Amino acid sequence: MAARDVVMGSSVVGDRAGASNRILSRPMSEVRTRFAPSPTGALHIGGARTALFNWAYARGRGGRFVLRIEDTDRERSRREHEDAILEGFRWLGIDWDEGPDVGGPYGPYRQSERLERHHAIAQELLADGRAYRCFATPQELDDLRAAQEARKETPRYDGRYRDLPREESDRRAAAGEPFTVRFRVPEGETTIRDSIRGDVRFAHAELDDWIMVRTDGSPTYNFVCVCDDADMRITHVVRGEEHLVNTPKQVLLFAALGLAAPQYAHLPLILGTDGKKMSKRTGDTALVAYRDAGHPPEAVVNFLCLQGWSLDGEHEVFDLATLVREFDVEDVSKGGSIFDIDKLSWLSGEYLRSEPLDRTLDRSVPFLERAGLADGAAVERDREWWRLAIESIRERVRTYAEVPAKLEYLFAPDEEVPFDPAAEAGTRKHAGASTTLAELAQFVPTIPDAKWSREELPAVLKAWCAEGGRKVGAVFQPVRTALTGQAGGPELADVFVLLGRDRAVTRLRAAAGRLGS
RNA sequence: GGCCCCUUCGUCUAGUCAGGCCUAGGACACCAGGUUUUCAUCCUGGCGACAGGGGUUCAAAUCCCCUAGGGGUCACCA
Repeated sequence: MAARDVVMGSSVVGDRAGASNRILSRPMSEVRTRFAPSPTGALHIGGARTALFNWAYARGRGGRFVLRIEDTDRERSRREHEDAILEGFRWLGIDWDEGPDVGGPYGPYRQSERLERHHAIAQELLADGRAYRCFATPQELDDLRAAQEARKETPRYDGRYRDLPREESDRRAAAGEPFTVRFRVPEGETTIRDSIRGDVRFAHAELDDWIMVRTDGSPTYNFVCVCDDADMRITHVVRGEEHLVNTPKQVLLFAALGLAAPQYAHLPLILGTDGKKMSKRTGDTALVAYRDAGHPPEAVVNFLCLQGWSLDGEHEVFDLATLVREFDVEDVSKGGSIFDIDKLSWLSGEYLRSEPLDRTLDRSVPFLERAGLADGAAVERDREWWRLAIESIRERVRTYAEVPAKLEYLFAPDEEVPFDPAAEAGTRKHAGASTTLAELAQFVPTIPDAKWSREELPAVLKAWCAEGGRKVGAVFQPVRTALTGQAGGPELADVFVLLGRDRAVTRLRAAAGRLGS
């Protein structure tokens, strides 16, 4: 099979400089999907899901997943954005078989590097009349649009250069008059067979003779998209619903090139809380925002799976291997989904709690650094201490970003731990709190080393309460305030061990004094 | 406005293609209880939906029609 593919590959993609654009059956034995981001900004969360589904579909069928950079907009495209997008996929755990960085048999994978190919195809279409030159100026088109709108008509190109004689067209072009190249949309209608939506019909009368090549010679999206999908032998195009209306244009172009169009699937949109296409106003649209907010990538990817697809309606937490095994684009739902940050946070908590402790620690380091609590080297020096610190609060956070705030109390000055007002008020209700703290400060140094552990300490402390006839509740609350300044938080045994005897005693004494007045 | 798509709990969804197993299942969120030294985790329970109206059928969330609502798109952006 591989050998056959190679043969097909060379006949299709390699040398098309000559006469024939008429092609060319693609090797249907292999599923080839692609994600084609435009490097004009950060990777969109919806784009990430689109890529994920493309990836899963190909992976689940032994196919290939291709990354193509759509940088035909030279003004806005930036290499740093491309790098960031690739980095985003690596973070999510999505890999690609062909792409701008790894190359592949149908490269190059940046559209800006495929311009010769695009021009050759445009020339061919122009030569056989399937496309034509349009000499209308932007101003002219603006006026046309304005006039149509004034008459409450749908703005549309009126085909004014559609029937310009070939000789005149050639002459004006030769004379240097600027022109665009438009696709000649034939009469009739096109039915799109969409894997998710079924058959969708479009009357050609609704389609403009759209522009393939701009005045400056640069090709437009709908044009290059088809050229590259064809050359890269893409078999399944899975993309956002906003592209549905582009599809008949593209299908017609495939037909004009003598090619079978790929199988299409248009994914429902991911909506903001206002029910509209997600925008920066209604939520973080950039994937990196979720990384920066401390969500585990496994949670983000799992969450994305749940937007428009479900495993079985019962199991919500699953990994990429499961997705690959079970995913089918036909099972994707039709309706758009509103991004529910609460559910993402819940998933984040699930993953964070169940991963190896060391991973939680390592992933928390950037946030600890940002908060000024510790840097990587400091964590490495005291790794065991940090592991316990993380373990003590892991059930109390949902993201890595929440870690520093939970551990901040450990870095407060022992003589004056900041007291949360509610915690202090609650503590002052216990009449003998100050005395109790002072007594405990006396007791702590007498605890044997063997008992000074998170496992043994709870029993030791409770025994101490019992011996003195103290109520556990009346002791623990003041102690918690003394040691952490908070009303809630980790097991006190953990707090004691993390602080160590000396610091714990200092805090107990200080609090006894502060609460005694 | 034209064209196109969509419509099950507040949210994500199962069920719809092959009508009956659906007094519509799960999850998040919320509420209430339980466990616990607190908070959290965890456990139990509760609240809560087939957009509306016609048909077809013994039977409709599921099929057909209409209405309403929402969304997408109408660029020499992608």
